[in-house]
Amino acid sequence: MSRRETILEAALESFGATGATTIEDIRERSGASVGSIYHHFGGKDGIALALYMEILREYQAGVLRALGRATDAESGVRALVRHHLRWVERNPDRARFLLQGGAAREHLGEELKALNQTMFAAVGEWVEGQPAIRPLRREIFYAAVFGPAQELSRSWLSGRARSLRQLEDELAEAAWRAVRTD
Amino acid sequence: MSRRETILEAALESFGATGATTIEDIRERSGASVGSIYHHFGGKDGIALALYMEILREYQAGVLRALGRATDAESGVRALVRHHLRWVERNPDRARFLLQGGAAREHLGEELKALNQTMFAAVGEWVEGQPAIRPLRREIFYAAVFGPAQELSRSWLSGRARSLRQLEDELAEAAWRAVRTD
Amino acid sequence: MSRRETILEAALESFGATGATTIEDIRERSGASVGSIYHHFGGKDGIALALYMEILREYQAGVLRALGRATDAESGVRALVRHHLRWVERNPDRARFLLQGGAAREHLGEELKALNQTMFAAVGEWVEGQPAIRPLRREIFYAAVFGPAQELSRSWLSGRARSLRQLEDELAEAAWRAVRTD
Amino acid sequence: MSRRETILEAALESFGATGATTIEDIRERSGASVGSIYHHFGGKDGIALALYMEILREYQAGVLRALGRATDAESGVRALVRHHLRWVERNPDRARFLLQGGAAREHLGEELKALNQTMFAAVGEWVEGQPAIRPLRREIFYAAVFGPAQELSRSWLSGRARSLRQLEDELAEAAWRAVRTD
DNA sequence: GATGAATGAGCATTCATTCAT
DNA sequence: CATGAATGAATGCTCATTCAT
Repeated sequence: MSRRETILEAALESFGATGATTIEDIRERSGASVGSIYHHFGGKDGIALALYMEILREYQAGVLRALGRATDAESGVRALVRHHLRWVERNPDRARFLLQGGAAREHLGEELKALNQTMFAAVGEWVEGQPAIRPLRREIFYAAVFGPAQELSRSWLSGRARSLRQLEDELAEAAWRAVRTD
Repeated sequence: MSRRETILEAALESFGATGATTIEDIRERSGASVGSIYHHFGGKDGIALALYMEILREYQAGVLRALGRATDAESGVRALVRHHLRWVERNPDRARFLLQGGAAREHLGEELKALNQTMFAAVGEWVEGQPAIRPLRREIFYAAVFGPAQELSRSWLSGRARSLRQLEDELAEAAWRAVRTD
Repeated sequence: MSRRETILEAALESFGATGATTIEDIRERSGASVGSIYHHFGGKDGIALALYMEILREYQAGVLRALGRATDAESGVRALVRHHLRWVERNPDRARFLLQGGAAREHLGEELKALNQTMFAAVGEWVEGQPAIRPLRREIFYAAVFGPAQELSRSWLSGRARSLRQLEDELAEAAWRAVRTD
Repeated sequence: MSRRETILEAALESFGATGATTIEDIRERSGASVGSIYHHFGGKDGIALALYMEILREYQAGVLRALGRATDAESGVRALVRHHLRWVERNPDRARFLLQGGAAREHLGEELKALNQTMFAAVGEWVEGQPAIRPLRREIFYAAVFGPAQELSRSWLSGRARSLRQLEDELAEAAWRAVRTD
């Protein structure tokens, strides 16, 4: 693992542990020197941004993969919900970081915006090719499918919900009903 | 307006402006002295907690009121969604504070927990008295109804969505479909 | 002596000792806390500026006093030179600080500019009332009278010249010859 | 231009721009690598010293040349003043560097001291061979002739004086009067 | 209740310098 | 000779909190 990766890994740990983080903490966890951290990321924001990008990219790749495997509208919608919940359950630290993410979201570089738009557009296009899904504004579809999963994830991440696995089907069912035709 | 209220008002402004806040900033906006702020709230957490409590109480009162006016299941669910969106649109600063709220949520005093449980329970009980709503676990119902509204609110608060008013009915419809009996 | 004055005193010592200075050094010499220093001066630049102002004001007051006591052109010019040299010899630390003063001179506030202009103007007016002094552009007069004293002071401050007292008359004589009417 | 020269050129630019400088800045301006800079100059002080030496040598060569061309005392003194002003006007960056030069002047190596003494001595000897110049201590002569030019240069370099060319004759005249016999 | 000077631990960041390749 | 990743001591500054008046 390169220095760069080691530092990012440590940063994730660190952000996950407290929400806030100090360079000192990242330094200690990564074993790198302060100077090295600055050499690679330019500053604290640089680390957060790099981390945000990396995580988001990986998450979105999963979303698109899930969508790609879908054989029909229903399985697609269910897959989106399921993917979200499973990803959160498997990557609680990454999820926490993404959900807070205020700090980074402000200065999100152009790259980040592009990433978001790409996925938003991809999902939108898929939806519009599905007659079994009611014609809805993109924002509404997005909110109706991801909103519940997001809300539940948040709950789970702060320790207030039972295993997400057990709720997966029921939540996917609700999402599907919200958007299906009829 | 009492000193106490003036300070809370200033704190809300301050939190809304930057996400983070300093006592100094609150002092400047409120016109009170540092000492006075500490006299009334004990510290920074005290301010955040008081603010959180006040806002949450007011928000929840609205939720319960909306539910109380509901004549049937459908109007109730739609009212929950509508109330959420309208409250956010009318109180963007308060909404932002509540949504971030990480800082406060950690140390939420007993009072705060009680407040949350009370509402959660009230909504739960109402739901269970409605045969037109499918039997769902409470978490699922909650996520299915509030999740989409929450997601859309978040989007709107960060400037990425058109007026919430225009989306209200469509979103309420989706929520209702998600939870209604076939 | 107020906190503020104590800090300024320490800052002068500190600047004098090394040319550069750290807040830490000022803190140690003054006995004040970092916070207190920032409370009073806002930052490192604030200290330097305040010090610069205070010293310059005192120096200029001396110049004007010297000019005020002059009975004729020659005694006036000689007094300017003498005052400069004596002030430097009596206040080596202050002189050193003023002569370097690059840091401060950049951001010199309006107050500082005003101070400089006031003195420059006062000297200029005095000169123009003296027929025994050749008509010279203000810059030239200023350079011809203060330049030599300044140069010598610089030399002395870096340890390369004998006592300024011994050179006083000879330098004043040269300045007078440079500007007097034939 | 050799690497060495490229670096020195960049260093001059860099010092001129801010007063302070970082190796990083020099690296960026010169296109050389940090390692290369250290290879050639040993460190930051090494760069400053080399630069100082080079500039001073060139400046002093000009002074001696000016003196060498002088046919009598008056033309010599005037030439010194004129040379100073013209050199400053043609080499503002170099002049600025020399005038601040505090950093370097502290650790000035033996070479540098020798350089200064050589010129000081050369000027001194020339002066003592001129009966048209009053017998003055060397420091006095030096201060009387270079001081005004220096003062004016300083003013001009910080943007407060009109073109030096226009003031040249008047200043040379003053210097000559200050030191001539009678 | 109110005021604001004082405190000091904590933090992000800079920068000269080293050294393995 | 050249490169640039790595180091870590040093520094300016922030900010919650205390407390005498």
